[in-house]
Amino acid sequence: MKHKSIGIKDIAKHAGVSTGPVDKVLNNRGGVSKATRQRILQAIKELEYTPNILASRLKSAKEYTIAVLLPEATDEVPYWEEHHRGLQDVVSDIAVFGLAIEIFSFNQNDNISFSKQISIILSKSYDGVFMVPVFEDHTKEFVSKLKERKIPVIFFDTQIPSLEVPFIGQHTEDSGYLAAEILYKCLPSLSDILIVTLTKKDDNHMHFKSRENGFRKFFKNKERSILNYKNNSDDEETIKSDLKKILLKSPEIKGIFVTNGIHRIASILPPSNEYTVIGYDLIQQNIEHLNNGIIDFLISQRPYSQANSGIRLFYDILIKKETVNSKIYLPMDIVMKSNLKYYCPST
Amino acid sequence: MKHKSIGIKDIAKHAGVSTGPVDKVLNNRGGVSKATRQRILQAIKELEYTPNILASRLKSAKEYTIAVLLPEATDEVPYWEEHHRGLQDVVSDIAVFGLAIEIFSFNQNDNISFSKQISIILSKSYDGVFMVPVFEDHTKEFVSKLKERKIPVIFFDTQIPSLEVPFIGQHTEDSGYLAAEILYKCLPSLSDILIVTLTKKDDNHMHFKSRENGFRKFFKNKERSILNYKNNSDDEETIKSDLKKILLKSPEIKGIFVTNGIHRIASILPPSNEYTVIGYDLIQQNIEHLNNGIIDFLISQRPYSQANSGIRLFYDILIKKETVNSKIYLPMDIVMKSNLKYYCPST
DNA sequence: ATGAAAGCGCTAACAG
DNA sequence: CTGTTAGCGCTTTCAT
Repeated sequence: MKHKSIGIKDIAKHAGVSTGPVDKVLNNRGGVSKATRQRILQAIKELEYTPNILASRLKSAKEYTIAVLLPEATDEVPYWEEHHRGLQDVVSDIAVFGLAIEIFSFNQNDNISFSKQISIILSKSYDGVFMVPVFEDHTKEFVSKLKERKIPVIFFDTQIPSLEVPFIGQHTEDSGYLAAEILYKCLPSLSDILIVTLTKKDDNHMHFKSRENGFRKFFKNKERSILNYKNNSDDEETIKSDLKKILLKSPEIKGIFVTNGIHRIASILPPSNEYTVIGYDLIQQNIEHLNNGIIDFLISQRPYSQANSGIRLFYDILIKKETVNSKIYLPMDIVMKSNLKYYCPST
Repeated sequence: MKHKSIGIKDIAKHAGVSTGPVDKVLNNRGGVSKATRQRILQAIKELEYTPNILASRLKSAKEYTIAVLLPEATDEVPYWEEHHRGLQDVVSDIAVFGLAIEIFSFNQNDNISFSKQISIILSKSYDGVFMVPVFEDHTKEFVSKLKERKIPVIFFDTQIPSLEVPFIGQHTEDSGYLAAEILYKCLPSLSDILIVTLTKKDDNHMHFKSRENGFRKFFKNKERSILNYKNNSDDEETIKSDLKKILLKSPEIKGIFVTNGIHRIASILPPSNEYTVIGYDLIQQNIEHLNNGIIDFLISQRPYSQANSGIRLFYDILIKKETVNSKIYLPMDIVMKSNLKYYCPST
């Protein structure tokens, strides 16, 4: 029954050496003469050797630790909670392979806290960095330092287009385009649409702008009047009264696309069919409004998968020694009241 | 650096025995006296022992093979192709743990071919069976034989409610309910809806009936007139002319819900906004009609995940010795033209 | 630069 | 019923 696979010993014999040099060649540890190196590589080719990860991990005491840098999950921004769940789950799966993570969180409205964590990470020498590049300038400097040290980096959730760094997350613009298609299918042909963007001080405005761009792209050749409301203050009362005024003044508005912070306005909308409301993210406050009928659609960014699959990429890079340099765009899930529970293992 | 974890030896020492009996206890092999067994279990508890899968797999030459029984993917029913991809991918990931699969396909319109494959599987003694229980009677007999032999079975895609067998797939009725919610949000309030079901000889009618039930459930307290068209013949011409007549006669119909075989009627519908059309499955023919605007929504059953995650369950059962007996309902993805490409790695 | 040899934690065969 | 022991394929150390 045993699937007698060829191993390091067979390579050694075939190349006329012992297992010592073979191991060195396999792991690029140097200290092997050009000639034997060649013979060994030759043997590996000929015998179609594939390493046995199990055995290799069993002996080696090597532990890889990757630093995970992401915004903290707060009551106000619980979005990042699911990422934590994804990280937790994957860790218990791959700990046996010698992969561990260390989490560094920062306040996403405070670039100082971001750069502080970066310094700590740099001071300790990790085997990989998995991060949300919230602040562009700090990130650029950080990434260039990591490149020097040949430490692999992967971005998640947010990307910085000018940097060639592997990424896992959602295609932001396409998600706006999708939101538009949904509204287009739901709205009567003569209705207007309102785009709402509520940001806070240091929020990643690019992100929300991309969503809006994608949304407008869809409607480019379709005749719709699209209104816009933006507010980057904390003043909930003003926001609510502004919106009420807008909706009152423009009764033609039937669709509302909220690029960010939809839970902050949901409470002022009527739980009826009067408006079709679409926004982002399966966070608790939004889920409630989906259930009570105020929000009609939520687009999910699969935070769990971002974290989970992202760490698995490091497994590929560090343990399986594969190369990863592509961008991975996760599906854009459309969540409604009826399919919510299948996307929401926590609730 | 080494994470000195406690191992079988520590247990042995702590219990005052050697590793032999410990191994036996851990793997329920019997041949250990009650007393030592107790002491060993005690030690395992106290030291919080967790087995090292790597080491255990390394030594044991044992290979687990699980039989996968599913309908063949044909040009006519390419639905099962994605399952094959999911199976392929998972196999290469877990082969190193000594898990292999063997695929048995059958013609889903021919119960003889089904029972033939069953006999072959029974004649060879596999370590697990992962199957689509298309034919209920044969399946029941099969499952009871497997239970006798203590071979774990998992159903996928389709379930048989009367059998207590773990299942991975979509919640059929809820998916119909979801389709209804989508149409409800897209249609003007005074429009009618047509439900179409096209089946072939041996098709699993329960499946489509459940979808319809879920759909009707949603509309139970809402005033809508819902028409129905069923045809279980091969006669495409009749189907098309029937449908044309229905649509002509009932201009109030604005929404069409197709519980099965949507590609067979898509070609007679106008690629316009006149109808909102929703159906199932990301198969090639449907994708084309999604792209050209005839189909508006497809609900995906995640065939890839069904296969992939399903086999991983066997990894949990056979290698990690966990118990699995729940039903796993995968998310019901709503696919439109704009998010299609993120659900469709093949295209 | 290379070879020999000692384990990593566990399984399984065998002796007691 | 229990203890001993030889590996699984690879890494790592220590001689050579």
